[in-house]
Amino acid sequence: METTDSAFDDERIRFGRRVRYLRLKACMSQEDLADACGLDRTYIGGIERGERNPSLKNILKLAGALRVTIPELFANASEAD
Amino acid sequence: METTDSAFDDERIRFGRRVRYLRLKACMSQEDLADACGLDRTYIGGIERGERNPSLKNILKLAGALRVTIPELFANASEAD
DNA sequence: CTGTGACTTCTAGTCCGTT
DNA sequence: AAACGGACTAGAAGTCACA
Repeated sequence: METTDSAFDDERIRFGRRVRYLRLKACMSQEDLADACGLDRTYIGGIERGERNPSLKNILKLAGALRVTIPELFANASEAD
Repeated sequence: METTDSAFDDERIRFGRRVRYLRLKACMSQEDLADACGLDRTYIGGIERGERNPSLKNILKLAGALRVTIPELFANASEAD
């Protein structure tokens, strides 16, 4: 019955919040980040809204463009510097 | 000229090694892990060989089934406990 | 138990736009 | 600057037979 898997919905949403938080901390627009990642502007927006399920490759691109490590990218959005 | 992006090839391969390392440490077969993830045996094999570029969703499934955190899943294969 | 190639279906990701 | 939509293409998801 396709239980719509809300555990992963949550994770995507949390991940998106972290990306947004880190992007804003770096004073970048979505477009800036998109350029830095080599991804599309609308796609970055979708990730931040928790609507996207990015691949390993793009997760690594995001971490690189935001200049954070993977653990930092997966930490709570409000945490630490 | 499509430089064939070997940086990400490397990352996929390293990721696969970590998965294999953690799976073996947990004394699981690929099939055991596949069952625990709700994924196909051959798909797990493909990840371990660095041939697959899994999405966030499947990365989280792997971490859950291997009972590790995301940072642990991304640490060096030979590291730590 | 695992590697591998081939394959189909589905979604990731792009590109055009408007609000 | 960002949300959102439609239409599209590239690539991930997921499975199989067989070595």
